[in-house]
Amino acid sequence: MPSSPRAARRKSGGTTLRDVARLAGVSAITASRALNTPDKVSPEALARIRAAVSHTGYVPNLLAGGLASNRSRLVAAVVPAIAGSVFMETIQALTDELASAGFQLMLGQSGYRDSREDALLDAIIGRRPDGIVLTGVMRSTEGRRRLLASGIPVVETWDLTPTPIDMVVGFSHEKVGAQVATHLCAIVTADDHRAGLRRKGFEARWQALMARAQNQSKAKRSANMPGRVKSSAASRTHPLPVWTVAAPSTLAGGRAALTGLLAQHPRLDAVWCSSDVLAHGVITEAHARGLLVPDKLAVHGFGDLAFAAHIHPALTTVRIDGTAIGREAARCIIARYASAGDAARHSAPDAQRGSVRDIGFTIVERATT
Amino acid sequence: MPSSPRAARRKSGGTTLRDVARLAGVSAITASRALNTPDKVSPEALARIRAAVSHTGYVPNLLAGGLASNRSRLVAAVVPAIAGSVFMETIQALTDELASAGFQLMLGQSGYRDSREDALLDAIIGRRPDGIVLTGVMRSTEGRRRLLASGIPVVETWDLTPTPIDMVVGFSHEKVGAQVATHLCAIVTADDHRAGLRRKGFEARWQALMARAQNQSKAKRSANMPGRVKSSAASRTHPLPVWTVAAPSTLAGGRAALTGLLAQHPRLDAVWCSSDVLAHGVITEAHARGLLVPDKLAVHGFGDLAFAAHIHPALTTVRIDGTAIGREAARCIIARYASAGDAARHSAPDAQRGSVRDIGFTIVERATT
DNA sequence: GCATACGGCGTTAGCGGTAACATTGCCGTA
DNA sequence: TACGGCAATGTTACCGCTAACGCCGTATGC
Repeated sequence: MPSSPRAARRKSGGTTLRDVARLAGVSAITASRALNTPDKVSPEALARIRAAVSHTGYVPNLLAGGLASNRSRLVAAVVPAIAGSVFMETIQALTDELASAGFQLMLGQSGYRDSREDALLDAIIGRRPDGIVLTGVMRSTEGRRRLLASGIPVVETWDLTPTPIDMVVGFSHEKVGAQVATHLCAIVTADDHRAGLRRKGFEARWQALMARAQNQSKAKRSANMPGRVKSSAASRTHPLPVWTVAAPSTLAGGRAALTGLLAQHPRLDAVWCSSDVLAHGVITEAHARGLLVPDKLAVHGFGDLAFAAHIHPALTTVRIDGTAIGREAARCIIARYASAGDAARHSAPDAQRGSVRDIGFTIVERATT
Repeated sequence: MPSSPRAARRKSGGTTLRDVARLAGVSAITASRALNTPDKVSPEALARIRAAVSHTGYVPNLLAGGLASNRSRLVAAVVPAIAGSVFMETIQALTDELASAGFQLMLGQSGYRDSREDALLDAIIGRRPDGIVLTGVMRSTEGRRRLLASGIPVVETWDLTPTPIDMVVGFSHEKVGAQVATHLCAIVTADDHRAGLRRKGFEARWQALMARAQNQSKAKRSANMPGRVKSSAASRTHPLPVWTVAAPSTLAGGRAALTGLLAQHPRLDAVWCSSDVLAHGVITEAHARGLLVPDKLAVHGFGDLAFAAHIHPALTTVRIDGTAIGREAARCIIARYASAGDAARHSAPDAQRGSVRDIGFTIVERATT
């Protein structure tokens, strides 16, 4: 019979559910139900519990709740970088949509190099989020394996991979490239994976167009090349001029790119940039050189960022509905929990697991082409 | 004597610390120490435990850990909006700095209206974060009271309030306004609190300058007004022309603002904008009207956003080191936990509680003034 | 030689909730 | 009247981890 039966563990000090329950004259579980499933509690008890809550300023400990219920009400999002990223709108929409369903967003930065990816995954999976949204990242097979093993719903966004970890919301970068290829004949691109896919689509289509052009009579050539393809490009069989800049894309990077491209290809007359920011840089540099846009140089961007419509001349670009991506990604996760309660999420129905949503893209023709 | 002694609670299924400990032939607590304080465990045990961890792919459940240790290793940041916000750099730096100290960032959006603030606070405080960083928000006294009551370290940023909740990292908006006021004579401002403070500082200084100018002889007037103050403004006693736009600031808002201001003040020749985005809009609109910048219209921005140096003509603006703010805010929180371990944080030493860091600002003179 | 200190590890008892089952009282119905 | 069903609430046993303390064996001091 120990006289000092071991010092009680220091409590965190705050009000707990038991305090509230005692005050309301009910058991802890009834108070719990009053907060989570109010319609399972009698109106009188509910009123007393609510009064006790507001009297004490009680805020439920979601760590404890998450541990007990195996639902953290937390969703993790991974972006390569936060500042100046195209994913902002997506994150914004994600946050909004998730908040209204009671989820909180946890943000992780993978960086443009894969170095910290492993530690980030530990930090994320360790918090047992109810969902993970990936934006333009997680190329490593090890990372994909760990995500899959964790059993957490995963949404990959901003791409349509043929082999998704779980769910995908995005668009085809190759199709974007292919469609833009009918207009232009040089590329400034960041060295990231998705920009590479767009370039691939562009090159494939471009080579096909070149071949077709050469098989036709010279008289018909101009009629066959829709839009703005300059004869100087169409008549050559040179490889596509490409200038690669290191991520992240900056305005200065775009200026340097045009300088570099012009040094190699003085007769350059049209450029597609992997980001509006780069395009802005290219236009700025063209201005500085007295090169008229679009008369002497056509410029095409990607992203339709806020400034694209308002710079002078207004930028022709590819519009991706980042808000729709974020919204849809959130709904994918929310749907997992809505359908058939808890059981559904580790063995999701076919309609959800492996689901792919193509949100498409739009080419916005403005004044730079 | 119940024959079926109550169904075992469904486990989450994953590997637990106990599994790892059993595999390594030690107790759970030793495995816990091996992961958290490796130098308190013998090298042999450590090796066996590490082997067991990598063999099982064990990822510690930080929800459980946080509950037991009262340390969530989570820091919450609140921003008014994510997309297109000046706080991006701050969030980026915050994430980076926190990640290297083992904290994860949780992002909350307060919105420009205070409606959801209460629910957001519940969501944040309920997760018992180890720190909360506020960027340009939380004006309600009720919210401030709740934060204070929670006992969580709070850092307010992007301002220097005279009555901080806890710690502050920022700069004086009034000083910014006062300094810019020596140059200019009209304002385009968003309707947010901090922009209002800058305007207040601007108006105070501007009125003082006006009064001084009128007390002096007309001959000396131009010599007394430093920089670019147009005589047309200096000779009047009209109230300061102000145009207010609703948050968030957009390029289109800036264009509309100039249109509106010119309608009221056709001889307007200098404008200060509460954001570079608005300034960009004003310049764009001026271009469209054939109004030369800076000859016919001087424009001054705020924020030194990425594009400011690269638009044409390059924008004169106020540079705030958002990265420094994020970094310092993170360090404030990290320091709370570094000093004297746990005990320190609810009764922080004077040097920390109530600490105010002024990171200042710089006026970057470019081509628009 | 014995008290003391300390490194390494284990036992116990929670942290603050919720899942699963148990209990109670009331109603409608055969 | 007996019984099934249902609504409201309670009891118990955890979720997975760590704080606090205890025990043991060896090194150290006097």
